[in-house]
Amino acid sequence: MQATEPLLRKLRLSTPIDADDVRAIERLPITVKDIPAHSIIAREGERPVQCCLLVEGIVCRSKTTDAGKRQILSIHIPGDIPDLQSLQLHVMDHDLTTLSRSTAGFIPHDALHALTRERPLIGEALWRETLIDAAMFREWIVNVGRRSAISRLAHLLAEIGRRMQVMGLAAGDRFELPMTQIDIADALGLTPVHVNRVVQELRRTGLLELHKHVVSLPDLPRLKELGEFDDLYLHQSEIA
Amino acid sequence: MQATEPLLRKLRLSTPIDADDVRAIERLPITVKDIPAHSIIAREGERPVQCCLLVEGIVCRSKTTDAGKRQILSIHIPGDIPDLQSLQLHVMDHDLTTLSRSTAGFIPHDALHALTRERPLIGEALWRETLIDAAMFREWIVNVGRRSAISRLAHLLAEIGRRMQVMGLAAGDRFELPMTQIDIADALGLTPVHVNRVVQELRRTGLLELHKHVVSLPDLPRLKELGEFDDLYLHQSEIA
DNA sequence: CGTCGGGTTGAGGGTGATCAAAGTTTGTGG
DNA sequence: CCACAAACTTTGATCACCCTCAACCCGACG
Repeated sequence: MQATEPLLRKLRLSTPIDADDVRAIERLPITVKDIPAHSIIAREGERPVQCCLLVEGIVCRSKTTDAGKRQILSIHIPGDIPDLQSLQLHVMDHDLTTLSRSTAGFIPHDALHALTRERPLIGEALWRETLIDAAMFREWIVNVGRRSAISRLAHLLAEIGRRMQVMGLAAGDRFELPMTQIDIADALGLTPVHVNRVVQELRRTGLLELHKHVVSLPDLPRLKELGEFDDLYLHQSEIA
Repeated sequence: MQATEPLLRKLRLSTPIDADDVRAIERLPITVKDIPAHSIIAREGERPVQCCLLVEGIVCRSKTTDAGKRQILSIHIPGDIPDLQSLQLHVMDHDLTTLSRSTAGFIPHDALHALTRERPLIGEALWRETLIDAAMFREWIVNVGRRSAISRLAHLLAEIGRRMQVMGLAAGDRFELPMTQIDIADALGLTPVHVNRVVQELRRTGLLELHKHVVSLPDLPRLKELGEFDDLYLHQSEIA
């Protein structure tokens, strides 16, 4: 698979990409690497000189408090460039870590700056991607700030499911989610013990099947309702 | 005061602005308005055709859950353009509301698009501002997700104080913060009752004076420590 | 002078944390 | 392919932080 394929798919959701754009993106000098699970791609305080285009696997952004508690800020799936902000913000203010074994393409900042200069519409498309990131952060704030544990989990699952589906990474109501319950706890601002209890509650009510990191959401409407999930904030149809 | 003055001050923090840039910005067609406290500037679901440059006062972005709970996502001070994302994301995914009587300049999207096209460096500077917004959202997630009530409040006060100071809106350790304890509760994901108790706790320990919406932070080092506040994420010196 | 929004105080309750331990799966090396 | 260790999941008991409900106070403002 071309490393740029998921990216192109994602950009096309929100931007009309023409043949020249595609060529310019495919001409980017990308270094593809396989990365083991639980590896740090970029660390808080670093000054990256490249961006990371996720091609396969799952990565997350996170911060760790002085007390040693981790908070996951976002989950990223293939097609995402989770450190795109480093093009304009020179110091990482959080960590970027793989959750599963992943494949990523690394693109030098130089090349991306040149791309945005030559093809301003791609520049705007990339800007838009970072703005959608910000929109997801906003919803994430609501999730940890104002929802009960069970709603938080329902919302997280609905969001990831929706994003997977749009990227063609879900088969029906089923997708792979290589996160441990510890990871989920860090995403939701809960403890792993309580996540476990909530997972069981969702299972018991027939809203979730979860086995060996494969998720299936048999009753999506009820799950979305429980998680108050409305995909408006994902801005998946920004054209026009 | 020129409506663009706080904006220019803010942009200069992160971008070298030349005389032509200043002229281009000052030539923007801006409609200045006074807005009463607790008025909605833009509502979730709307499709704005202009951006709001805050000149005086305090506004916030917020979402309201199905259960009617409000979560404040960010606090904005003069110089901010809190709906700058609407340039690229056409539908508002949250509300924008004044917390105090405010003065704002409204700038048509057309004019801003033209500006970013003619002066790409300003375009990048605006992109950068939205990325700093995103960085603040990330820290906000950590605040509501992983910190105790008292740390959350300490962090919020330290953040706003720092931003006020940089914009020349603080006199020493003192600044105006026209938020009720209800607003603060909605920012921190707490109830007003509990915010009140935590405010008193901060007062008792000599970390906070708060009277008639004037805040003073007599022991900033201890406050920052309590709130785990490190201003890295504000990216206030992005030059080079 | 009365009303209203906001601040303060108190009592009781519940969601989710903490602590601890047992069970299960995963991964690794022999 | 098995043995073992490590990581993760599950369960139970107890605890605490923060919520809920309710009442009262206070100052601003009509």
